[in-house]
Amino acid sequence: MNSKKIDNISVDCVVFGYDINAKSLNVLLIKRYLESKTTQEVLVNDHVLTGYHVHKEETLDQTATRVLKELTGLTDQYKKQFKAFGNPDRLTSKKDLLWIENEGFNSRTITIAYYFLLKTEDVDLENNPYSATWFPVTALPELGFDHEKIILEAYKDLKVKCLSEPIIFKLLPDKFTINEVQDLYQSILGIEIDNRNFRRKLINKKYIIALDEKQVGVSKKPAQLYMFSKDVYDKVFEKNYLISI
Amino acid sequence: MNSKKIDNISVDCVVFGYDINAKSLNVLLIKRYLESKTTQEVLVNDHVLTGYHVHKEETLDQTATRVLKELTGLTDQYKKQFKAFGNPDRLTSKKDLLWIENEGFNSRTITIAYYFLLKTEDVDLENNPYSATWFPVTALPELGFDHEKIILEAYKDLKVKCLSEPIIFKLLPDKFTINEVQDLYQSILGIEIDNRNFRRKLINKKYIIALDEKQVGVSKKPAQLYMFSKDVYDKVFEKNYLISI
DNA sequence: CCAAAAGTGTTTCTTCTACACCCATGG
DNA sequence: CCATGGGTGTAGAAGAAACACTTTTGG
Repeated sequence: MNSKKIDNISVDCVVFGYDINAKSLNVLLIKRYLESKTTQEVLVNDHVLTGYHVHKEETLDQTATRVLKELTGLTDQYKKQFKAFGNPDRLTSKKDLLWIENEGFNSRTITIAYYFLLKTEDVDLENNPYSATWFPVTALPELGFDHEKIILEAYKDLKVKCLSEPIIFKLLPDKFTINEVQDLYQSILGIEIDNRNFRRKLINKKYIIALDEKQVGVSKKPAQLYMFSKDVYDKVFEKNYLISI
Repeated sequence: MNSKKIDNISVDCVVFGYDINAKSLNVLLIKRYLESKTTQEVLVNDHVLTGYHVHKEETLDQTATRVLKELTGLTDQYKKQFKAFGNPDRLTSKKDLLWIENEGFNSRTITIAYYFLLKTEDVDLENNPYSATWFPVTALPELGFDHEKIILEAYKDLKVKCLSEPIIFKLLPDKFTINEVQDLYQSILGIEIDNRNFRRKLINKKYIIALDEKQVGVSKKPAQLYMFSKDVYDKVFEKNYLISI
């Protein structure tokens, strides 16, 4: 056991990855498997988020960053702390108790949940130490602990946030087409968007910059590539106080 | 010491109260005072939020509710968990350490912060066990721990949220005038709003219901009273997917 | 030449904004 | 009768929504 860790406080990470080819918003999960040492009966066989206990000398943000790095090797990804989960019964289902007993941690653990936004293609799953796998957020497998709840809350927050902040571009490559942005919005929100209206709207933004480049290697008309400029966005940005209740 | 409590996890409550007469959005704070037993030197003299450790058998929401009740006697007020604060140095200023030593709690405490929305007039400060006082959110006194940061984050969240959800009415009496709503928005957001446009907008909402009543006891033209109907709101409500980035 | 996706315009409707004066009431 | 805040209307601009066909490219 690691003496640096605070044994009743953890950080759990919902890693959202967008698969631009499959047009699918995915969540990265690890398998949880346990069988009885005596009877070989399968006791636990499901999936969970990655998380880890907070260390005594680190901030919550640092814990989240550390967890992501261990899971994916990635650093500097967009992250957001979105909620703490601390119900006394959150880890008390039968299989969770078995698991906890086996791993030796505190069943009254409060977790601070974060989500990350990145691209599935940036994660190398081949050599992943946790055998992590992507699952579409709309087709989650059986989940341990209260992790389904955590994922759904993260997803809810993401849906709201992507309407008012340009976080969508964290899920896309640096160079993207307008239709890719539209596909992504449609994936996240589960809605259909009119292509003409959407294009006009996006192209008119000063911080959506047309590049001198087109797609290559596609077997159809190659689309114009664009980039998002955070600098321009920050300059242009002005708080609007539109009350829409 | 209370054996029920989890000694490194607390809930802190930012209690927002709107003073409809002063048109002021306030925060309820308690005084923190400590002098040296030997020299009578004042060691700590500032204000803090109320908070308390989470009990082993309660949810975070229950802790928040309990804290509010002890502070104000009120139950059933709107509350929102908005962020966890857990930096290792959040309680390590000189005076905070003195205080912690005196009170005997863990300096590596993580706090789950909530805010409440209510009316100042609903709180009886005369007989308050903590000698709590209201301070305008724009004129906070010196604050202990990281509580200034917590309040400002709560305020930021409130500003965003009041634009998209009808939580504003939690800060107003059941019967209110249109101008009172406008004053409240102006207080919270720190902006000026055109009265004619605002009136039109609000009165057109189906869930803003004109009552058969006018103000009484005012020395001017008494204003029409309205109420907010949550039932109608919930029926009328439809998610809009307006992308405004 | 064909399949596939990129790209393009116009009209209608709603909503936001700007703006200044009269009115009703209690004292 | 006066001070105070309550209440009202219109026109212009901007943005959202609805809607279907042509163009370009690689194979």
